[in-house]
Amino acid sequence: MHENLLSYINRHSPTPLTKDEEALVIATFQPKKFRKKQYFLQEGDVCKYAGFIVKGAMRQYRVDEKGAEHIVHLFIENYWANDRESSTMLTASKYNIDAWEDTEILVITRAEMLDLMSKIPAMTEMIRLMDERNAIANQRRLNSTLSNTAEKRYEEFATNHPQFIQRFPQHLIASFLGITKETLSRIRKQALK
Amino acid sequence: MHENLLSYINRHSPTPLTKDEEALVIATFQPKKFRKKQYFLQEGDVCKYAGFIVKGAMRQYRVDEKGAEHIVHLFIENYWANDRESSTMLTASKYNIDAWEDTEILVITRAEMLDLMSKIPAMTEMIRLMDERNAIANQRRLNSTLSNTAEKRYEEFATNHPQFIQRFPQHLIASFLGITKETLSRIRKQALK
DNA sequence: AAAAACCGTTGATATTTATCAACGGTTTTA
DNA sequence: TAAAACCGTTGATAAATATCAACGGTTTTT
Repeated sequence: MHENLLSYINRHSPTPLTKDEEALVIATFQPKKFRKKQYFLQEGDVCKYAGFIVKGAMRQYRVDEKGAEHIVHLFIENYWANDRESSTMLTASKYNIDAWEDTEILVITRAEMLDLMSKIPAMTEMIRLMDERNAIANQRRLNSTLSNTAEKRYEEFATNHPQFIQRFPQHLIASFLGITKETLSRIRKQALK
Repeated sequence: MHENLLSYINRHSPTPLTKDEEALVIATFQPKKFRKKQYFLQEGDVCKYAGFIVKGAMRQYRVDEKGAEHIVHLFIENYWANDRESSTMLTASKYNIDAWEDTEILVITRAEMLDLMSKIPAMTEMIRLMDERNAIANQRRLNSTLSNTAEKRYEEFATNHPQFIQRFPQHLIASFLGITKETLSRIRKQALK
């Protein structure tokens, strides 16, 4: 169950985990299962857990005043599900995170994570690297959103994240890209020619 | 010259700097001046420096295939100018950063920063906190971009960042929000009623 | 002091994207 | 296995935003 996580940590830090550290990681991360459609986080709650996805797929979204959903993140294996704003500021989350498929996930509280980081240098390294990548990815996404047309954004996304295209239905991809499902459908039709 | 930076660091870390640490910070950050329009970073170069702005204003932008500029960040006093992707991955930057006003800035290389972080815990804390805030701010900006109309985005921006509205001309604000200057002009006219 | 560059605005028009409604083919649920 | 929910598509139309061109008033440069 924890192998994916251990190898993820080792892949993202210069110093491999010792056996003791591995044991501590395993003891701290708690395995949970979420059935399809089950909430990992609901709007209004404080996000108490970060979750490392071992198997399955989740989505994070916001519901606007008119009741429309806006996908902000899609997660699959080896991704972290979390509302960072809520969990670090301890404020009510504006987002929902739920399971799109039946999902196995390893959860950890913020306090536990800070404790692990103080005890395991590799953990701190990993978090730093993750943050770095995340910052870069967000910057790219923002750019793409601000200065490309819907068509180009879809192209970019499809070439950079083919796994997501296969895994999630089109209307979720459309929402993630900030366009309607109808527009995406038409873009794809165009692209075939 | 360095007071702003020292107080910034102390404001963003739980443990205040010791006198020795202060001296080290002052010795490491190098003061530079940039005249209006002067480049801090040019597209194609690797971003070697991060800069803490002591006085003045800068902008970061991308030039697309058609030669149009897209503002991705605006910086004023107490902001950090940097292309994170380029400076951490050592890749050619896709961005330009230049001075919008005459600007005084304290620069540091990535290697120097890592060295400082290893010697000064408060520095590491500061960077972590900064990263955290940045991640949160980016998430918010992305959301706003994906799910709000241009009008609402401008409203949000104007209430959350009045300093920028006063400091930069409208066409830069428009570009930052991902809309044209004409559209922003019309939105503002509407809003007066 | 004249010329040039910059800035915000407005009008006319074109393009992009959203909205609304309907359909047939899945897949899931009861 | 029948009913319901879900999914992608298409058409008609509406709304949001971009583009192009021009203007007068600054401010900056020469």
